[in-house]
Amino acid sequence: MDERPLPLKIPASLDEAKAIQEAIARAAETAPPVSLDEVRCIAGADASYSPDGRTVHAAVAVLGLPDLNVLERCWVSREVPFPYMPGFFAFREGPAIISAVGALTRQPDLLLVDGHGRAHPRRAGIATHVGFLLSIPTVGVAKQLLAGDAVEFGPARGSSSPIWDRGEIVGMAVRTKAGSRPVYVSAGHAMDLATAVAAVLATTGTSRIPAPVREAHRISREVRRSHITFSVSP
DNA sequence: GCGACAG
DNA sequence: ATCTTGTCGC
Repeated sequence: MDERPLPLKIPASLDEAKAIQEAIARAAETAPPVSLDEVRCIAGADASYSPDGRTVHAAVAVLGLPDLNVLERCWVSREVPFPYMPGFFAFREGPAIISAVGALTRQPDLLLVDGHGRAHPRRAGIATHVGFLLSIPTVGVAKQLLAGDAVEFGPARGSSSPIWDRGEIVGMAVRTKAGSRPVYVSAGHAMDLATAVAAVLATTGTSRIPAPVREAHRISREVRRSHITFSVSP
């Protein structure tokens, strides 16, 4: 039973990085999408950085549906392997997130990643990379657009507007909280846009950010604050 | 060439 | 993302 995730190779050049992304984008769209009624738990992943910018702290929280109770938390810190460059975010914090998810006792049915999935210049954001390498259905949930545009839409929670990029719909701007700025949702790996949006709305209570991502964000900041290097907790 | 640019 | 004070709003 080999459950170890494939490693995400850190590219030596931007051309190599683009080639990796193009291959992952093809694979992610080939994988059959999950159905939400086979999803019992949803995890969220996020990362924070040390003040000197040399260490990344990745965290993951697994929540049960439909009550959003925390089932498991996991985190891992490591040296930052890649500089921040828009479009190549996956190589910066993807490896740490993959390690954190891989160290969970039980793999989640679906993973929400802070960042984009298909709504990316090469249709392969961090959610796509992480999902493909872990073989877990993923959704990208971003606070800002990287590629494409969405027209303005209604202020009610649950309303949405497609993200268009170069003639195709690559994601959805979703109002998760009435009157607040939308979050930008896109399919990662083995995912469908409608399912992605449904998963985000199902895990969003009163906050703009889905509870699993919010909890992962909280953990990663706590880890940075307390200098914990590695741990798992139920 | 110019502007835009997840976290 | 991170460094930072006060401040506006629900």
